[in-house]
Amino acid sequence: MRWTDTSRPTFTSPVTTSGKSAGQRWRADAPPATAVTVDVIALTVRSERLEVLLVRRAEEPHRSTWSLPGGFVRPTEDLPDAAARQLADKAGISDLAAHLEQLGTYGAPDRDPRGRVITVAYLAFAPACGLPRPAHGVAGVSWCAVSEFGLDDPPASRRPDAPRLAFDHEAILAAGVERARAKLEYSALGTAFCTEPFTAADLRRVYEAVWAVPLDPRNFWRKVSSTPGLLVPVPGLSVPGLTGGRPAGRFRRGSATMLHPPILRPHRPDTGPA
Amino acid sequence: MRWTDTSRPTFTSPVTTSGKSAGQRWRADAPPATAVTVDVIALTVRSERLEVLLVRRAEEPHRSTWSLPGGFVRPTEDLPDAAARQLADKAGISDLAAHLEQLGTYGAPDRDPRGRVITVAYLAFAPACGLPRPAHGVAGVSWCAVSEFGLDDPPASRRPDAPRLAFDHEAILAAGVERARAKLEYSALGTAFCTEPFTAADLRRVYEAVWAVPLDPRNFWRKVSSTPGLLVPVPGLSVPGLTGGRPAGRFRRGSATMLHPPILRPHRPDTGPA
DNA sequence: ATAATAGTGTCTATCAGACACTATATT
DNA sequence: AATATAGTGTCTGATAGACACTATTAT
Repeated sequence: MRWTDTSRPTFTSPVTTSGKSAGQRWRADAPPATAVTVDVIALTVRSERLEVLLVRRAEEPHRSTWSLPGGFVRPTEDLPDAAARQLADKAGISDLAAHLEQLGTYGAPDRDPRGRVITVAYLAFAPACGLPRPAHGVAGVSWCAVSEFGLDDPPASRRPDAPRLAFDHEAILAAGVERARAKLEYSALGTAFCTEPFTAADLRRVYEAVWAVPLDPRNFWRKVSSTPGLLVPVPGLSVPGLTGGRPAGRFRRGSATMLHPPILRPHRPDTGPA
Repeated sequence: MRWTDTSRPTFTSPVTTSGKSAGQRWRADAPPATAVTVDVIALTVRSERLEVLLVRRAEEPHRSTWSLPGGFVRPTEDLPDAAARQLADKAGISDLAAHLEQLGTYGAPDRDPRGRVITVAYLAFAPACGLPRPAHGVAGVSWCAVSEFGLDDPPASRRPDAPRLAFDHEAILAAGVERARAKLEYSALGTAFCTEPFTAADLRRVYEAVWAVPLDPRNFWRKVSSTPGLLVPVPGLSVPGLTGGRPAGRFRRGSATMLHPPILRPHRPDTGPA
């Protein structure tokens, strides 16, 4: 949360924004000014686990607690640009094929003890990449398995030793994971987690990691291979792993963005009373 | 956009927020302050049309242009509370069974000529109600048919005389309408547009108005009546309209929030090249 | 009677899920 | 040979959409 960029350290407000003509200025009933930040939930799938990019805070409050990377929006910077900048600054993820979308905005008056902070959360899907470079202003940066936080468990049955995130970042992370799970159903964004070229099994492992459920490889293959525009064959075959097996066909992302029909999560049959 | 509430006219910032102990204050690299507003896309279905609540601006910029109701977030006010307050202030919609959810946040640096404004857009679903009372600070308030704005048409084929909305409110409205359309598929929120008790045909007309497509009354009846927890029968029958017809059963909203299985929009078969 | 609306039953095409079976790699 | 992974074919149950048919009202 510490603002590591010092290019605009001075306090600015809409009231004092310069160069506006009469009739395009705020009236005497000027707006209350608020700090606006972006936080990024950067998700990836590595070694068949869903992982999130976290930074360890170097400052109070919540010093040395893990938190989502984020920071202040610059006065002339668009929100998606601010989110992309956080990704680049904190983890060196820059011009990858990373998908970035707005998740939601968090503005409870007491969510930051230092004062009113409105945070626009962005969700990023990235293929597995090397460890992020350490960034200035944070005590550490790491990809962490989302399952560590027990987001799927009811609060009562949470392990008491589960790691905690700073501020309301656990709620933000939970919303991001749920959004990611839903997006895989009806969009082609699962492929955003894969490094090209990839196999159908690579994509299936993405779905299995994000949804945390096993999928039937044969039915999954039939679905993704029959969805027009999802997968584009690439010449050549994959090399089998250590345990053998027939080499798989290789693909790159197609032009499809939405899936018709969707690839639906298996859902609990019916949560009715006994 | 004019701030009609004068209870906090003074300029405040996170830096000067009082009563914080050392270690819980902003550092020297203080955050840039920004104006934060909420805008509300309040949708309803009246006379089989999807309508949105709009206010006519009384001030520059965009004086006398229609816009979404909105205003500044108070320093100690949560975002959903601010959205509900806008609904109450501008249209007298207060303790109705209105559904309210966050839609997205709009923060392009040039979206307001007066300076940087971050707007959190909220989406509200309300049953048809009387005309909104006139509010202070606006030149008028009205329910307007969403179809007037030609949001579904490609920009090239838009009627040149179509009404325009202030700022980027057309894009926000389009996003709200699309969200509403998607929500009807997999959630029970279509009933939020109905005044209880309602008939299956009432609910069907909601779907037809929001999706702007005709639906088969018989298949629709089978779906909604077989979805557990969606409709709770209420004793008595509806009175047929002027054209006769068998009286319909009456219902109130059930406990279901999500629909399993969903009620899917009919979709264009395949947008392939000729 | 005719038209209009409510509600039921049935048929068909499609799809999800289960799984037998073949193909090609590893050890 | 045994095992593992890739890919194909087939069956079953659930569902969407089309639509014939009955029920109850208004004119």
